[in-house]
Amino acid sequence: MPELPEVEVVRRGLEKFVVGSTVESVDILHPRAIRRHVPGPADLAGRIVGQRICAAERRGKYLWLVLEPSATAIVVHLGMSGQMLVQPEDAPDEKHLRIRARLGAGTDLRFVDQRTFGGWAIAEMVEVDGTPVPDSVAHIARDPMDPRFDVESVVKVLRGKHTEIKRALLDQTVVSGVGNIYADEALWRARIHGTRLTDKLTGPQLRQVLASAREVMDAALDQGGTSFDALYVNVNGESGYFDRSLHAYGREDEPCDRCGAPIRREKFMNRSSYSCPVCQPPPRRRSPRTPG
DNA sequence: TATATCTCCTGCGGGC
DNA sequence: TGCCCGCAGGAGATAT
Repeated sequence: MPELPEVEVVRRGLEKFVVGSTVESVDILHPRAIRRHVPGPADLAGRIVGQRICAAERRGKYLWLVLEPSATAIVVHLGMSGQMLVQPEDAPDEKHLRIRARLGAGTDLRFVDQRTFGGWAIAEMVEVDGTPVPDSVAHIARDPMDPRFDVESVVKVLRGKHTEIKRALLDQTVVSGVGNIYADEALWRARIHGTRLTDKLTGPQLRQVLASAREVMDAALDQGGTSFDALYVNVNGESGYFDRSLHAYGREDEPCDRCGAPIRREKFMNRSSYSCPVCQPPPRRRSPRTPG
């Protein structure tokens, strides 16, 4: 499942293999892959063809290819299963190929997405807080790997909210790049249960959570990202292997690496949440909206 | 306005 | 063997 480290691996691949290319043609093979581009496939293709890709950038789980001379960008979200593949143009179509951009010199940039949660869209570049970003990404907060990520301002936002810490970590307008896997891992490292309320946590506890998120994502990036199956691969089709280093996510009933207690799986936000019942005690008074 | 929940989608695995 | 159902989950839409 692509989260920030996986998206960064893909961005680096695009930077290496795609930047400098000019788009010769685009085929939209599944309309859902461009559902966020309201004007439709013909408009999207028309705004890409003939443009030169001059940069590959990222914020959180969004990445974008900056186009010249139009000063627009192809904004890409991988969703749950999206892949950006650089392939020879005569390579057979992937089963779930959704978009194909022909880059010339016998090369394709392909968007392959089994579950179709991801997609492409064209956006105008705007400046937000001194940083150029596509307008459709303007609402996304800086991620913990951003050099201008401001821990203290995020702590201030969190302390001003009345919601559960895991819910806040998954809110991309508060801090971006954190998905279900790394939220669980960060909370395990910080020894904090995901249903603890943000306004009940201390400043040091919140800083620890954010630092843990940064640490776990750094570690994942060093190893090429997390992958549980073939759904996540980098631009060359190689899987990451950070899943071997996970301490909480997906480890139901396995002993906690710190205390030996069996990792517990709970339903949270209509998905699974993993934690150690000893290292990460749940709050005494649970939120009335949280079942269990 | 802030927060919570629902919905989209496909493939896999388990149960019958 | 084949059918049905639950599960996985990011983010926008909708509800509270």
